[in-house]
Amino acid sequence: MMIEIDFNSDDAIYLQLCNQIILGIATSQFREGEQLPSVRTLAETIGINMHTVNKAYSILQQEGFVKIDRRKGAVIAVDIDKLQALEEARQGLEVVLARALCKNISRNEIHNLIDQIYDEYSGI
Amino acid sequence: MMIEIDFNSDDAIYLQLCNQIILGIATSQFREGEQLPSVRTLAETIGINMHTVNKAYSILQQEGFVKIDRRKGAVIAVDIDKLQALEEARQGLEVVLARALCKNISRNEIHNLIDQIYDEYSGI
DNA sequence: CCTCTGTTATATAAATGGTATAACAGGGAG
DNA sequence: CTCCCTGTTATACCATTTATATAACAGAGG
Repeated sequence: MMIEIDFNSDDAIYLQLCNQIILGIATSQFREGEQLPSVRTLAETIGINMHTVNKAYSILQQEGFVKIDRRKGAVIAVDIDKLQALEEARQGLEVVLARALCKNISRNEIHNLIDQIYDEYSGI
Repeated sequence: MMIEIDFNSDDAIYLQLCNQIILGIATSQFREGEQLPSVRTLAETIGINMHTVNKAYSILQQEGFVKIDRRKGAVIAVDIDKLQALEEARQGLEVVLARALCKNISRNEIHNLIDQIYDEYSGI
């Protein structure tokens, strides 16, 4: 999977890395059990520092998207804690929806966006 | 409206301020034309620095939620740019949904969350 | 004139983000 | 066993961001 970093983004590099990899898992470009590149090789291919990649991997591990094995490196291993995931989704949605509601975006428009994105991710 | 800051949060104070005020607008606790407290008084009531409030107000102005008048201070004035708002909502949703999809949260569960939050905000 | 508003300018301290090296420990492969 | 790969840990350094602290300025209104 191609990982792209926008060096002009407001988001920190390690955050972009996390998001891209989570997106990769959501779109099945990364599959359960698959190995991610080692911190050193990914750092080199992107052109960033090893520790920046390491930070991203550590966060992904903490959030339950990968497991880190000293032998094989980071391996996709999604830990499903449904209740916690729902709570986090809710918190994320609350922020987005407050902004949307202020800007007169209707409930239906949001539902449509959800469907579009889900279709996109599920690879219709 | 009561504004609460969590000083132990990962989010910066000025960001929490922005989100709280946007939430206030979404829930009609702040109405179009209403004046926000002056940067000095809000800073004092919360117990933070004037410049932190000022930063939040400036961002809210830039994002089109308030207008700043040298005489009256910050006044709720939502600027509706539907296309841009939709694009921003989409980007916010993409991040949340990627995480949700990884954690096996179904499309329907998301739609339900959306309805819950919208009901909450619309003050059912 | 006094007081309220936001604005601007400095200065400082702490935390964060990113880079740069280096060394360590465990496991696999020759 | 030795070499090389993995992640881990520890330093150090620098730029940026976050937040605070003062201070002074300019416009508007009573």
